[in-house]
Amino acid sequence: MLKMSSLFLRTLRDDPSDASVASHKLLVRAGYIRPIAAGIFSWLPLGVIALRNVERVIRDEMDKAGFQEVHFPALLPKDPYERSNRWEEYGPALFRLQDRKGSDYLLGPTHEEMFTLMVKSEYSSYKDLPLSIYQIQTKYRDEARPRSGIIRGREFIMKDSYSFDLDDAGLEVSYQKHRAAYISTFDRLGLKFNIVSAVSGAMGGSKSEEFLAPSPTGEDTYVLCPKCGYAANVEAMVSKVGKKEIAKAPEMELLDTPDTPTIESLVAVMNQKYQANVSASDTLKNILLVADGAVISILIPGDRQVDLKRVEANLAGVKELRLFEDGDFAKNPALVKGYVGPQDAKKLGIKLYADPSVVVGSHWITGANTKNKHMRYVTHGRDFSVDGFIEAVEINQGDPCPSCDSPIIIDRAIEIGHIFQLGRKYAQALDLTVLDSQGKSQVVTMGSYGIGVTRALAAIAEQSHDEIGIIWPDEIAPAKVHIVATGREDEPFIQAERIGKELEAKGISVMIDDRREASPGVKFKDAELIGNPYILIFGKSLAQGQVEFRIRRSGEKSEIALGEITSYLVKLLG
RNA sequence: CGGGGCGUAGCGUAGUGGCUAGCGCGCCUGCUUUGGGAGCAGGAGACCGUGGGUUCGAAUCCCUCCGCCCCGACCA
Repeated sequence: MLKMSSLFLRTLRDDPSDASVASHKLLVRAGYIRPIAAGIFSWLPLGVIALRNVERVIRDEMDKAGFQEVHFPALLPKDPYERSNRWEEYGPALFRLQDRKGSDYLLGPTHEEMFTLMVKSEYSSYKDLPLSIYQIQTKYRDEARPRSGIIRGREFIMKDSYSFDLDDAGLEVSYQKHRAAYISTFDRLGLKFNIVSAVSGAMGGSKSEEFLAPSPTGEDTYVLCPKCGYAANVEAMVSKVGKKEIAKAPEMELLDTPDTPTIESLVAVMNQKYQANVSASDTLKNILLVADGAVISILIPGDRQVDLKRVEANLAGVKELRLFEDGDFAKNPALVKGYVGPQDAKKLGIKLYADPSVVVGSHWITGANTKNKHMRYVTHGRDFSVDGFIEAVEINQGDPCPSCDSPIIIDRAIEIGHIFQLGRKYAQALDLTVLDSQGKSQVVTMGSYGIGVTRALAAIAEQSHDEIGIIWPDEIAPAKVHIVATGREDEPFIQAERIGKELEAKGISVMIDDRREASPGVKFKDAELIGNPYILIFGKSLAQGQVEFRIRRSGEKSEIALGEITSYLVKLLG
């Protein structure tokens, strides 16, 4: 029983000045965590209890799924990361250090290498597979910008699992098992979430999905189709490539369009000077980029914005991507800023990509590659052709769903889990092979599955709080029942403690506010701030043998006879 | 790493060149109070982020560094 008279806890009346998101403010105010440095926190008793509760739920579901827990050090030697090339690849986000002999070490940002090596050293037969193992471990990443309290820290706790299979079919099975385990885990954690397609990214591998907890403070943007259920991270959303008949468009026509370097000014001149009755969506934007030193042009409709994150995510193999700058125009005099068009791209040796909305057969008003000139009826497939389609436009609310064409919605979310089919990258790099039934050596295929443990705790607080405090789900709360004893008499305190003991004997965790000196108001405020789901108040009505029962989430209040409390709660919470 | 903001007691803050750095919360002592962050009285607690400079005089003005927060870039 947690007794507030002696609990190592001090709640704060004011929000900490350096916190801006709800979970950060409330976890600090309610005495769960304290800041130590940017993205680094200490955990007070209440925080430790809540965190252990999250871990308990995760462990429980992992074990139920047949995955086995292992544990690695956070302090790791350089060698395995050198072999996978990540000592270099991970860049400045890796915490590196040296021991007294000058040997290089790192604080693990993630443990693919270690898991791979562990399996390699124990197993060598296909008969040992499939295998899924996991750990709950502190990770270290020197984030360029830690933010939002515990949501993006430089030290954080992660549950990471890895699956090992002989072939792709096996990997798919392991992947689905993890997917199912994650669904039940997040359900128990009381989180609302969507499973969305994600970009596999630099990790390679084919299939990847993210578990996103919708929240305005989230860093991820995703699209959701309310009609068919399609869901994807915006970076991973793939729109349809349409096709039109190359039909009525007249031959290209050169137009004199003085002083029209922007879409807006172009549309105005077209409508005034040429009575064209066009809008921005009839014009074509040519986004010039430098990809690893080469000039590329990306075509999008004039009424849309480019989303460089999506472009980058979809340009395979490009390491460095940046926008064209004035210096680049100076070096490429054939490209006239504000008057670029795709029809001369071949001649200029520029790679051309189009957003799928620039369909083959469509015609456009676009630059004539001459200052103060534009062209119209420039037709895709006739007057220019592209080297490929690439997702480039910024996705807007109401855009058509790639699978059913109804309007999509856009939302923000916190990434609480990520599952993906890694494939053979690490197994190859670290030579993890097993003998198959023919006695032939086979490279093992792997899956990788992560849950941000500390982040999940923050996401719960983000999704489940009100103006006065946190509202924990039953399994995560420091205690299920928060007992408040009030008044100057001894009786409420005696009865409160007696009932507390009874509840604990029935397996219901209890926190009791047995502070004699604190006023009732303070106790109520603290109870609401701390956020245990059920509150019992021993006070005024005790003279009539009644105790007040409150549900934190709904605010519902009722009176229960002293003698019936325990059985009532056992029934409610059992 | 680019842009912006901020560092004054455990927390929240006032103080923009001039007396002993002020207030609220919290903390300690005493009395009163106990169903919505109680009242009165007394008290402890601050190298005003750091180092330098300007000045008769600096929390206040200038420079350096450090730290924290926000936006962006980045983020297996």
